[in-house]
Amino acid sequence: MRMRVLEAARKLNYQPDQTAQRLRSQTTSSLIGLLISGINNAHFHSVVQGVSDLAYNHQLNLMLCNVDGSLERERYYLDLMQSERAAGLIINPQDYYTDGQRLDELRRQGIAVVLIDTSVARGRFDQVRTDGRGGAYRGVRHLVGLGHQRIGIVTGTTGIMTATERLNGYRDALTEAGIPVDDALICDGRYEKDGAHRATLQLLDLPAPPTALFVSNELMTLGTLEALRERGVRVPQELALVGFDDIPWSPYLSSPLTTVAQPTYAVGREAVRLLLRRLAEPDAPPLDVVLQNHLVVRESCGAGLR
Amino acid sequence: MRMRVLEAARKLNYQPDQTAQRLRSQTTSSLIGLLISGINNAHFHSVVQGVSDLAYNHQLNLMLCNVDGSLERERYYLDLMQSERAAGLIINPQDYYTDGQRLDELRRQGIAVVLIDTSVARGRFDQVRTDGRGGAYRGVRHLVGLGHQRIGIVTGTTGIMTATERLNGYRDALTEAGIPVDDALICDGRYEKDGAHRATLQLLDLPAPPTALFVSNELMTLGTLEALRERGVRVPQELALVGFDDIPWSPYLSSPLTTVAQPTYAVGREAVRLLLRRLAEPDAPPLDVVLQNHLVVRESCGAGLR
DNA sequence: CTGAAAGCGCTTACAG
DNA sequence: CTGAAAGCGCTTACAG
Repeated sequence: MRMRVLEAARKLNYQPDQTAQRLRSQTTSSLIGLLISGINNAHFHSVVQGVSDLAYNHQLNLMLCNVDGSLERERYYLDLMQSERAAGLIINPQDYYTDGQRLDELRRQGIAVVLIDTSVARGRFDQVRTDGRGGAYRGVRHLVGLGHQRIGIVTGTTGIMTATERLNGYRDALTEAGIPVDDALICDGRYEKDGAHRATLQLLDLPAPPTALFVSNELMTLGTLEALRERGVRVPQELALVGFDDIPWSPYLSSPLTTVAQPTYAVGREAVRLLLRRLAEPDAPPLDVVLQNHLVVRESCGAGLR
Repeated sequence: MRMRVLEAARKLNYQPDQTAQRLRSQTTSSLIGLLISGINNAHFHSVVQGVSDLAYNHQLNLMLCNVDGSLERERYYLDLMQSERAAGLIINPQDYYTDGQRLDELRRQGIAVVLIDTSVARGRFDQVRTDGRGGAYRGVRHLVGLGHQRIGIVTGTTGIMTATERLNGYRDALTEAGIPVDDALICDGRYEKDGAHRATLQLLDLPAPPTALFVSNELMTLGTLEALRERGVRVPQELALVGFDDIPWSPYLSSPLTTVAQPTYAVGREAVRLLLRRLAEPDAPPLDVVLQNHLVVRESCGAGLR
């Protein structure tokens, strides 16, 4: 009899109703949310892949929430996680714009929260991030080692943790080398292509323009390249360039990009791992996982020139 | 009284339970699934963005399913859509591997189905695709116009519709120009980076290697560039190159890429639009939306050389 | 160990 | 128009 029921279920392609499961059960939910600040940012493509792969392995289903830099949209998706009775969520918050209290509320409702690359609610939640200061430090130190004294930086949005960290790495590398930090060489590109385009032009127009440039993320590197092309500035002959974030195309650029590579896929996997641990042990102390970045030296920094 | 209840709901941050809503209601579900064959393929990044933006505007929530080329994983996610009581799903199927009957079953359960770039179940469902034949035709015709007689092609997986269409465009352009189609110049790169790497080496090793190359997608172009670099083949001086799919980095490659640009963001938006229409009119005849591709001429084709 | 009952939070159809 | 009741498909606690 049991056999015949199971056989019939198979035949009719019976699928247990997950909405009913989640509604009834307090504990079992196989839904997790992934809130990323913008899918147009190549940085997240590989993060999403890491999350998606490990989630699939653990039968967790993924709701992708493309926050797209909008606080309103972030709020909407946080509400959604609640009303969908998600088991947990992985979020790269809109940093200082984000209300940490809302995350607390969600946790009180039994939703596991894992943070990616943020200073929001730091220490109160599990989180994974990469060592932005160290990465930027190594990138800029490399430029210093090549003899550059006037090194500019196109930074990310002022006040956002990753931007601050990378800026600190830049400062530390200069200070260590005894090079004074010149505020005129620090330009905010707002983590956007257009912002970096403007910032780069501004740096080039300085009375004493930089001989080298550090750009704090991938999207901005695109804007910088555009500005350099418009002005006919050759890389690395006239300007040495180091970026942040590596993508598959980096080696094939007109000047193959020297850049600080983040372990993005690992960030995604680690976030899911933290989530799984939190689901298993809801009361464990929050974990802070820091992954290392490494410098990939190609040609845009001018390393091969001397 | 009514006011006071609403006030309390706001205060407690009440969110209607969507699992209960979907469970109870036969019609109202705001969940849609997006099954893409691989998030590592840059082609889909902008498709996902188009879907995500329009879905958000219409209060549809997105479950991202990264099928990753695995039929097993595709089945898993189709089952999931059923058990989540999704309103609909947008799928780029694993083409001839996919079981069209499963899609029929899901439709019978009241799930709206929209296809992207496939020949599976063609004509029986709403679908959106781009004119791959026309795109490849224009790309190859451009190479012919520049004087090339031996033009190779790194094709996508044999049997998959998009690959076949693009190959047909290649054939048509040659035939039109009175150039015989030489099967030795047609190499299957399986829509993968490594496959394209192999295919490109094979073409270069031909007794009479091609003077120009057409590559049928973005991922494969990466493999081709790698192979060309290994062999020290200069683009466009020694080999003219035309790709398929445009990405933000294309202009900044060592030889800025001439490529067939697909309206990927529009594909995503159009898919959601079809889904919305289907939800509103379940019995309307299936729509087949074909979007045009256009050739972006940069330098890798050698257009500026003569 | 097995089986019937209660109930998760909604929507919908129906009685007043 | 308003309000109470039934029920979506499960899980869980409890009686037999």
